Amino acid sequence: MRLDNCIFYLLSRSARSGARFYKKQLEELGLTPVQSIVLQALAVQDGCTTSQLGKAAELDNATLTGVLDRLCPAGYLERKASPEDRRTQHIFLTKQGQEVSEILDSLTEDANARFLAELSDREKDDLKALLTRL
Amino acid sequence: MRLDNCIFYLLSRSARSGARFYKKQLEELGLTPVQSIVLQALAVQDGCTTSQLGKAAELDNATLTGVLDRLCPAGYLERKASPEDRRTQHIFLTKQGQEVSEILDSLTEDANARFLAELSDREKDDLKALLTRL
DNA sequence: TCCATAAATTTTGCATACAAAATATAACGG
DNA sequence: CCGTTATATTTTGTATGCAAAATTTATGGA
Repeated sequence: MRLDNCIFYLLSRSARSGARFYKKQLEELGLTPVQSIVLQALAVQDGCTTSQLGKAAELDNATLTGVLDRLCPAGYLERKASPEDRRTQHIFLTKQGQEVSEILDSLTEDANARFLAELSDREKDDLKALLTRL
Repeated sequence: MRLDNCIFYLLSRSARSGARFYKKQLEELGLTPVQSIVLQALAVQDGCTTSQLGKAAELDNATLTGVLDRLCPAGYLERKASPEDRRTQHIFLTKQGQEVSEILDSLTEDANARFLAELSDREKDDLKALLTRL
């Protein structure tokens, strides 16, 4: 089986290509692609628990812990213990986090358009629909 | 912009999903997805240089160094200095490496079929063609 | 030959990924 | 109330991924 017919290889390659591209757009903000995703996921459910955020961003909890460990001291968000369940952390965007998440929103929309510039609207939709089914 | 409309998020998510799936299939062999890709890439150009292998597998040289560092002592391949250029390493599959690369070939074909089972042949082709263009 | 520049590879440092173990706390049955 | 089991999160260990620096060797020109 040739590599360029292997879905695992193709997905890995495209994802890395996309991450490199997106990372460059994020450079001026000093954020990584994953950090950007987490901040945007948090913007739509501010104050959710770590686990809920992990589900929303489809990130492993162990991985998320590390991402939050870096975003917290950077001033983008805060962890607060839950009043009902002391095992649980609630994550809140700071003012700075809210501001940057709005910037990220338009920056990401822009980066998407440029990364997919060579595809027709139909092809973009097809690709996204197919990826969603995997 | 919603996450499920962001190509960087979709690609990352699908690639990780695929890697998890593929990794499980590789578990009995004690190999990782990237190691499997490298062994299969090497099988079609045994004896190539590190850089050539990196291009074939679309892997950064720095990353490849680490992958080879683990595959060498595991007995799957050997590094040999080039007689013409002492900067260059040529990579060769060992007998064990050749055997496992053949197993990987059918295992990977199988894993591909199962991972994409819910897609029609047409959809599989479309997806691969689109990913190749990114 | 000597130097400057280029090329191949490795090293270093940091950020995901994720399985497995550890920790802390809840919740439940007896 | 106690012990068992379940849940939320963090920690640990290993493997990518990649930018930037370091190392080694080639190569071209003065």
